[in-house]
Amino acid sequence: MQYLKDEIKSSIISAALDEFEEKGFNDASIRTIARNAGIATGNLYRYFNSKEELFNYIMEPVSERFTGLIFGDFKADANNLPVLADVVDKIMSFYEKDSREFMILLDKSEGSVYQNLKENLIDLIEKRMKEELRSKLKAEGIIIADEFIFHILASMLIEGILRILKQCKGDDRRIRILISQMLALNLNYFEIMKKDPVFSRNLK
Amino acid sequence: MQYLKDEIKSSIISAALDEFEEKGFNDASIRTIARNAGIATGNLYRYFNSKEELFNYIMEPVSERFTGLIFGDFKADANNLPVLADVVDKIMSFYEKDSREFMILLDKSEGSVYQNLKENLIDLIEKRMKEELRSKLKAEGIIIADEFIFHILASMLIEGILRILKQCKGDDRRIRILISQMLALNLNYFEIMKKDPVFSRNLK
Amino acid sequence: MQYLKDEIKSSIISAALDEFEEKGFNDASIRTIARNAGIATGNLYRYFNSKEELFNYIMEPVSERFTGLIFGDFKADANNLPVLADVVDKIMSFYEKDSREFMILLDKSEGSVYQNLKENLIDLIEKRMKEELRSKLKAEGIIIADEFIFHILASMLIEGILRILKQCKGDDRRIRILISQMLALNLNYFEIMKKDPVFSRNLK
Amino acid sequence: MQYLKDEIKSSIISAALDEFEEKGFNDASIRTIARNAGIATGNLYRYFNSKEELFNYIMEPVSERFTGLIFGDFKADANNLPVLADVVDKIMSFYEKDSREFMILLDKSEGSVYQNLKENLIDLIEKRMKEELRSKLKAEGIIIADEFIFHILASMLIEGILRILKQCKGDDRRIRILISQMLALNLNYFEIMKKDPVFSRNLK
DNA sequence: AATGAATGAGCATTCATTCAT
DNA sequence: GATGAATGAATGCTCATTCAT
Repeated sequence: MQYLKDEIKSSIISAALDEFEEKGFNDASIRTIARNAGIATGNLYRYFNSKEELFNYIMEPVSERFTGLIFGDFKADANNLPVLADVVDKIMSFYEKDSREFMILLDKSEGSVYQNLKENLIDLIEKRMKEELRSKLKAEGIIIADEFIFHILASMLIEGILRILKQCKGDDRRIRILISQMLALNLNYFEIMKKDPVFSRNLK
Repeated sequence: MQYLKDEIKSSIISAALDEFEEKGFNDASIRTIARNAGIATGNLYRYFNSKEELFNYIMEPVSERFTGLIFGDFKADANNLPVLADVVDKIMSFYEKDSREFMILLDKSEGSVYQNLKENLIDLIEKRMKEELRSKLKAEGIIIADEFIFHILASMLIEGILRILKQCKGDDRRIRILISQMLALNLNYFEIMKKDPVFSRNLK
Repeated sequence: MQYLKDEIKSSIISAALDEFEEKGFNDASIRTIARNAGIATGNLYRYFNSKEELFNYIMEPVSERFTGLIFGDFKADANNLPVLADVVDKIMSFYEKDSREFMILLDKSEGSVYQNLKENLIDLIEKRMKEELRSKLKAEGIIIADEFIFHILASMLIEGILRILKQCKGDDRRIRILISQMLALNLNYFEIMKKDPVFSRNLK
Repeated sequence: MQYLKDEIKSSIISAALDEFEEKGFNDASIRTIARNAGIATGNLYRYFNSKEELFNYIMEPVSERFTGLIFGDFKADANNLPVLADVVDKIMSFYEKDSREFMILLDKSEGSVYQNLKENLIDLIEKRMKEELRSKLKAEGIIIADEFIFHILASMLIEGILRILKQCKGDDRRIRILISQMLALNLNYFEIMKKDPVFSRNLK
């Protein structure tokens, strides 16, 4: 019986992933999940007590691992990578394993307990950026008038990464290329623009 | 009576803004809006004939002003600003009082007539970026392997601008400072990072 | 004040007649009646406590007069008209005075206390027909196997009359012509048909 | 399960028939139907996807059979029955088990797809009557001053037939007797009455 | 007296959850 | 264990009726 149970549980989770991915937590239909799992609606409730529990069951380990990885103490990390690059790298490596759950967690979890995860991640990156950049910027003689800029940069970074991950689902090579190009071009575009006096004036 | 009416209309709009902001157009509840506005469900319909009409009443002026500004004919513009900078500048000039509505329009309008506005805006910026950058990048000897990168950059730009507008509603000066810093720091951060061999290796 | 009141009452009644005539009791809208009467919705309730009361106020005198005329004791009638022809004649003369209320009463009163009036009228005519015809038919040697036939004939008569009245609203001459032709042709059509052997066989 | 399902489906249909018969399609309440069927409102929707679908499910077979029979090509009929008698005969052959549905179809279907069926039927019979009678009446020297009389006769015929079908559901013999008596008595009643001078004067 | 804004129960329909089998 | 029928509260919306002004 246990074998059968596990098989059904798997098919529920599989169908749930499809549904949550497509519709998000709020708009996902338990009926659709059960139907696509090949079981009766009521039977799903033998495995999970509610839509929320099902969602959390799927997302919790991923969320745990992710928050452990990302929000854990970076100081404990022996290697001396710049912390932000480290975060980006960790997101990318994390994505490789649990890409679907990861996207749902960050983009489709409205209404669930995870609905703030994306903002938390942005806040973390913001903090890392601050820690990391403050001294370097000072060394370069750049003054940051408004600390909120770190929040902006962090959210842009996440937005870019999520768009890339969404578009290139499963194609790790393309993901890495796009992320590195994103960073590089972000650089070059504005470097070019800087030379344009009208553009520069415009940003006075 | 008119005074009372206006007061209620305002409280409906205020409650609706909260609700649309929190749940999005589709998941917003008219009953909740009415309750939070302190009126009976039926009474809301004296002010707005449908959920859609309420949503559009709030969003339309913002949408009109915005699409007119952004999607209007850029060629007709006499000055010779780089087109993308122009778009950015126009978005920047678009913040004053409607930033909440603007955010809802771009992020919470699924199910309404505005549901594609954000992607359309990103597509427009993507197009402008391509037009503008292709020759300049060639001149710099930079090869774009994946055209999708322009889409990423465009969406990041929008994300950054939206966050700024959201945060700084009404503070023109702060918005201009943050946007210019955003562009500048995007530049500098990765310029600095480029010097880091581990970071560079990581982006191979 | 009383004068004003009467004027408003009249305009309510007039608007109500239009509305009941067009939509029937059930689907009539109090709002529409008030609007067309040129008063506020709430004010209508100073004159009539409910939709039902308004309907009844308009219909009661007509209904009273009609039932008095039609359902009263025919024996008390001095002249010796055949009773059924009398009923038809009375309906026609009644209609001349209160045609609109009459039609509403018989055709648009579903949901009100008058919803059975039409059936009652048919039952009455059925009864009159029975009383009147039994002896005459016996004298002619015609045997009625099924008493329900009188109900049929009565309902057909009413149906014909109502259709005529509905079509020829206000054109009394046309009404009289059509009713007499209806009776005459009913006669002739089947007289003609009777000569057709196939038709006769069909009615074996 | 299937047994239970059929039982409930029947009770829904039974309750729906009662409700549609009493209130008509438009004013019928799904809640009332569900309550009278002894089930929860939501459960009704497991059996029928909408009020319209429930109505059509009940009415469609009757409607199909009826319109096929009546509005089909009469020319294709090999036998040489007078066309009107043919229509009457066909309606007569149409009673068996569906008289309630048939009455709803013709009298209580406003708001549904069937709302014009009765008038269409009357129009058809009116047309047949005109075609058929024009020459015969001319031959008899009878002048029809108002063509609308055919419409009246057609609607009376339908009314009579419907009343008979309603009353005698399933009793083929009684239906045939009543219809032939209806036609015969319509004839004889006024033939008798014609001899009464007061009656004749009254129809001047 | 009169206004028309406000109420709240009603409508058809949906869906997470429970329950009889 | 499993089924899917059943529940009932929720949705957007309407309208007879009431109430503050």
